[in-house]
Amino acid sequence: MRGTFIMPELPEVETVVRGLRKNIIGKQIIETTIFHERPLGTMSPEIFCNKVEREVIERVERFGKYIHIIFASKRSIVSHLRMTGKYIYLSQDHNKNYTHKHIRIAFLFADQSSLLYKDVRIFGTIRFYEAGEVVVEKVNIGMDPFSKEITTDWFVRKAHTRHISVKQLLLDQKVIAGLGNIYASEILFRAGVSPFQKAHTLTTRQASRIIQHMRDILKLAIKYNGTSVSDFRTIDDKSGSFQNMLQVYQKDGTLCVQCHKTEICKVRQAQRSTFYCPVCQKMVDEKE
DNA sequence: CTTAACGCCTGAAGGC
DNA sequence: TGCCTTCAGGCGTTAA
Repeated sequence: MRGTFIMPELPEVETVVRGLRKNIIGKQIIETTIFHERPLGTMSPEIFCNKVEREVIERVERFGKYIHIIFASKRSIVSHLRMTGKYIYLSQDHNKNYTHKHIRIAFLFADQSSLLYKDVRIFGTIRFYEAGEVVVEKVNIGMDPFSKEITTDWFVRKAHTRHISVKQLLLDQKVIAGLGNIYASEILFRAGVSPFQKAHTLTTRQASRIIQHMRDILKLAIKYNGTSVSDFRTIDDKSGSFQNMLQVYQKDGTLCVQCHKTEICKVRQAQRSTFYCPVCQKMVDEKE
């Protein structure tokens, strides 16, 4: 099996957001160092630094897998970790002699603490928004998994308009925002739904189980990560131990924990890995 | 409007 | 030992 790595999905992003709230609310940025400008997109490093320096952090929010850092001036930063982005909080600045690898951006606060943005693959983004400016990442963003507006009927109606697999539906951030490849596989396994079933054939019972398991898994994962990362300063590559709860992701070749009769399969589905049990996960609802 | 494919990017791991 | 290839995948872009 390939070595484990943590991919930030909703529970991990939520954990990061909570850690940021604990550590950087009320702090003023006095200096910003750009080691790599790609996360900034089209904004030049000089302009970015000029805009965020002297800003005071008022609150930190999550929408989908995005982190939204809002300043007292109502200007803000929207950040996405993609695959390998991480935030590291340092309670002291070490004279800005940052020893972590792959640091792309460093924020120094007035109290001499620092926030580092690390990203091996540099897929992640940090975008600046003026007060009142339309946040493009929020346009067309899907429902939060815990939103009361997500009902079984709503999900079935939404699914029935789509000619894609239910796995791909769960990954579509315009429908439900926050699920990634790991949790999509895990949710479908626990719901007993085949990842290959077409969204427009989803039954009410299947939709109900998917929504219920989605919320249960995400809630548990948030709780789990929250306890393992009680102090944000300890966030590093080893933090987050939700992989211990995984039942199918990267479990190909091992016996299914539910039926104990067959091995978990791995297939390539829409350029991504999908893990599933061919016995427990059915194309149509045959259980009830 | 929809769906599908590609590129971005680096390091770990496997093959020979 | 060391070089080469494959794989990991979220999402913006482009094409159909």
